[in-house]
Amino acid sequence: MLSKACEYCIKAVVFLAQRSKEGKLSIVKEIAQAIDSPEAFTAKVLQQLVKGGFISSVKGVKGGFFIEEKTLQHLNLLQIVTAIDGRGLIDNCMLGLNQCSEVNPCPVHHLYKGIKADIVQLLNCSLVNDLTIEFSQKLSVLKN
Amino acid sequence: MLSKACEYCIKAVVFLAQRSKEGKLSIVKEIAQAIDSPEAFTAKVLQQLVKGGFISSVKGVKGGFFIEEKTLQHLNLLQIVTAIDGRGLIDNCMLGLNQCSEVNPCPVHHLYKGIKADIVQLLNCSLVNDLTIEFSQKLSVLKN
DNA sequence: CGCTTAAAGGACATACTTATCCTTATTAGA
DNA sequence: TCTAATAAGGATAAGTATGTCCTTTAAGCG
Ligand code: FES
Ligand code: FES
Repeated sequence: MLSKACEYCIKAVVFLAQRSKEGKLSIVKEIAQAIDSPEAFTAKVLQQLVKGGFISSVKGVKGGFFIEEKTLQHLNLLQIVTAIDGRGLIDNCMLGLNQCSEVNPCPVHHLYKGIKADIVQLLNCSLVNDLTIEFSQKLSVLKN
Repeated sequence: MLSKACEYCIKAVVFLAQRSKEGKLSIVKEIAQAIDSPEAFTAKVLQQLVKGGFISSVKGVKGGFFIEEKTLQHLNLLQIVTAIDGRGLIDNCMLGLNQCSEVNPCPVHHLYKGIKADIVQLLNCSLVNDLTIEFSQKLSVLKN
């Protein structure tokens, strides 16, 4: 469904959002511990998020990653997923046809299209800010 | 979502079911052409299906693959997917937590669990026999 | 300025998936 | 019995995702 890189990104962003609301920067080490991910690989995917403009970073002593308040307001999971994994989840046929289409559907197209729409809606309606609130209240976890 | 191996399996099975209902065996070459897949790799995944008891094969001249009428009656996509890709799609957390659970949910668990249930239902309720009927009527395609 | 910290970036390593090739076993039919 | 056809199986290759390591760049601080 999602790549490891994408999973780490989503979890990192939820964690970062919480920390940013507390006015704190977080270094890779803290993030990797918080989401139970390999540190070096996490650093890589965080770079991608910075390039995509989803998170911000500060180099050097007292540096780290954070999310701008303004960005956080409208940041949702669909943005992150498409930035990291591309549009495959949204566009691809479940059985790998070159084109997912209504006119030349694969055998599961009509059953799958509703599910695909639900997935896109889940991602699109999941505001990172909302997920962070739940996480802050310990109603969800980022590792186990 | 599904591995290439699994995609080929599903398409191969739908094609084979149709041919079997016509009383014909199909050789790998025919199957690979019908579903637009690499021949040698297709041969491999067909072996897995044979081992799993989902399809049958006959070696030698006039040999090939087919599906027993009896098997076809109750064969559904969930059986194929779990045999080839394992239970990941059914069991895994969307964000890769070790355990997808109600008591320690990840931030998207409550949104995702309904979708996961829909996916499992889609697979479980998709009888290969029914998919084949649609395919026979040219209401769906296996390649494009 | 020089030292330390931390992100950025590049190169490399590992694992898994996908794909190909060649050999072996089995069967039908001449 | 011999040959051709075909699945089965093993070895290998190619490609992609995942993960690690080391160097470079930037920033704070004494
Ligand atoms: S054509 Fe296969 S899912 Fe749409
Ligand atoms: S805990 Fe993540 S999907 Fe259930």
